[in-house]
Amino acid sequence: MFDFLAELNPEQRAAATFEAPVPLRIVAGAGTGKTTVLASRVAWLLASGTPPERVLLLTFTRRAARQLLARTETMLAKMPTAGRARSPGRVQGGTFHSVAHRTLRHHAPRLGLSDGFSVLDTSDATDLFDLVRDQHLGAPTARRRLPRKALLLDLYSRAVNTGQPLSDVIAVVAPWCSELTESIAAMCKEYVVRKRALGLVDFDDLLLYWRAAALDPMVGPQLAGEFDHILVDEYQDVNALQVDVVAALRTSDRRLTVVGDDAQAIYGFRAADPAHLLDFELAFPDATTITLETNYRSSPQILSAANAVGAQAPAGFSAILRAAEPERSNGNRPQLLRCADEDAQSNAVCDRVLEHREAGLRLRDQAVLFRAAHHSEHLELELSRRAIPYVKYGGLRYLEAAHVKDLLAAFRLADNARDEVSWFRFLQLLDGVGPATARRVIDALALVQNKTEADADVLARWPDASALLPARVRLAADTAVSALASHAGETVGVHAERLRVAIAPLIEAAYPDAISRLADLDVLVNAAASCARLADVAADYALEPPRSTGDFAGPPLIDEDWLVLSTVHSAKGLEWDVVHLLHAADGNFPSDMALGTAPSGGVNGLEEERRLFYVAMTRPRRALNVYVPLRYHHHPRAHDDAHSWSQPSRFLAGDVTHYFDEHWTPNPDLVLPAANMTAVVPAADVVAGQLDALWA
DNA sequence: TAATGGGGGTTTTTT
DNA sequence: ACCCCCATTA
Repeated sequence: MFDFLAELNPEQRAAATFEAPVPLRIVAGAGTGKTTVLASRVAWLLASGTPPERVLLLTFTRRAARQLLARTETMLAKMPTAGRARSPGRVQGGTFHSVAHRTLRHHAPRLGLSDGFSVLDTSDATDLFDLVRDQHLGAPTARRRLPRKALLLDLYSRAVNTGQPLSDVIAVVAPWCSELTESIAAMCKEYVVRKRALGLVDFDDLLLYWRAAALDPMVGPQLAGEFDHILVDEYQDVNALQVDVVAALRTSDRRLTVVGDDAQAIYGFRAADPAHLLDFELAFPDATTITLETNYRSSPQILSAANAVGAQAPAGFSAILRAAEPERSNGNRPQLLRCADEDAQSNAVCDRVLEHREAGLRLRDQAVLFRAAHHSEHLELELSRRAIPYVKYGGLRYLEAAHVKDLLAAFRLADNARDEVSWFRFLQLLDGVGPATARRVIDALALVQNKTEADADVLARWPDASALLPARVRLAADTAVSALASHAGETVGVHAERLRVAIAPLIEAAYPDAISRLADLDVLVNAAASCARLADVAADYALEPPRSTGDFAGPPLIDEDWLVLSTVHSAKGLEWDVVHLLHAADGNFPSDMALGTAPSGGVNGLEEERRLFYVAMTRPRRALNVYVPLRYHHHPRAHDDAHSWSQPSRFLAGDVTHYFDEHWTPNPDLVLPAANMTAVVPAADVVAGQLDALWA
């Protein structure tokens, strides 16, 4: 018996040491030790002699993979090495997308992909849609405004991921665009053609190509044969495409482990479907199931409240959990804090956070969670005012890193001279070059003149293209472009440094605050040193972008303390001692956006919001504070004052309220809108006096 | 042709 | 507040 198994309960141990060569499904509710079991299982596999590199671990984020493997290492470190395979390899781990990327790099030519293909992140893909869109603006059909570029990509991606016809997707997601369906379809078609011709691969393509490879009679068995064991975490959030890949890789060897909790399925908008977990036997009839339902994380008071929310789901809720230690009642009841408005909410959160810190809890043991990234903006101002350090996860932040994307564009061009998106970005870095000039230069390069021609042939046309640039930037552009070609025998790191030197002057000229940006470029050059090719640096960045400003260069000081702010989506799988949940008001949570026009329809949209709420409630170990501002602004970013008097989230209605202690904060007298309106204040006189004083 | 400013429209979650 | 479109300016 191995040490690390001794701490598991019987079900957990059975899951960790499951031996039959058939698929295993572990249905594991929130806080039931899912991560421990998965890490134990990997440790057990390795301890029993499976070579590490023959284990594939698919997780939802790369961070999850790292955490899991770190725990596996800790478990194994305490053990004698007898029985372990003497292998220098490492467990293969990562997200579906990152493993797909590695696979495609390895087999690119066999899959009909160009060798140095570029991976587009969301902003690159929207840029490409922008290029396509520009062409359509002149078209006769476009009397009306075309949808914005981000919406075009969204429509495209949903159609690809769900397999639904574009017209259906438009009808559900963006009904106001229905009249433009034909134009949109034409643009999607053009987008696909462009990607192929230019050697570009977007997130969806990574999965599509991987599936095609896994199903291919020649390549597929080879890919499948690389692994003895495949383990998939968060299986409730996989989509049909991902299931196809897993199934294709396990046609002969059946050793597959999937772990998930359908009560925590929150990625329906990405075409994920918990049915893949629930109906696992349909795809894998020989499967065995082990269920974990004892919650070791949360206090019984918190757990009961979360269960009560789940119990209100009309179709039932599979993860009604029992507390591990019901006799331990030292936990506090969840708190429901009603606030006058966002100001009051931000103040209340700060006060409570500091209270907990006074009581000896680090900031890092607390988290503030919210439905939408912008929900924390007001709080962030207050945190800054009070000098409370924080790191925010979730939301899109790529715009902050324009200079990073500039150098990455150069890296991508070095591997793929036909990358039109990167050319467009690079050329506009030059002073006096806008969309029109960039367009002409790119036309002169004739990127897709002949699909089989080499990068060198494209670059051979550069002198002609360069002539179209304003004279004063021509030299700088020539220098940068000449740095694209790699020198014989040069390492990737050296090439990266050469590109940095060539691009840095352009970035310095383009951004007013360039000095602080240049350090970020060194981070990229360092990353390049450990990559097989420059395009990989850009792909890594696309597949795992920095999650916060502090994340890029790493936390400034190791032992500094900070509060975590996160969307509920980004908080999946994590836990803290104390959780503050913001904006638990109907309209914000559940989000109005999710109810009417969700991809999977109104009812499903509501149920997904309910599961999201449940995910948030099951993050804390010891204390849960839920905040309900009475008044909130409709347009958080607009200058107008449009607001609503809000109701608490419908998930907090009925029976659920019995599980909460309810407070007004800070003071109920200040809250009621009409209460103070009767007092007459001589405001006109006061203002007049103040103004007069100015001219005195 | 690039840069700039006004006006109108939209507004979630992420690999 | 951001994006998009159009008109004006240098």
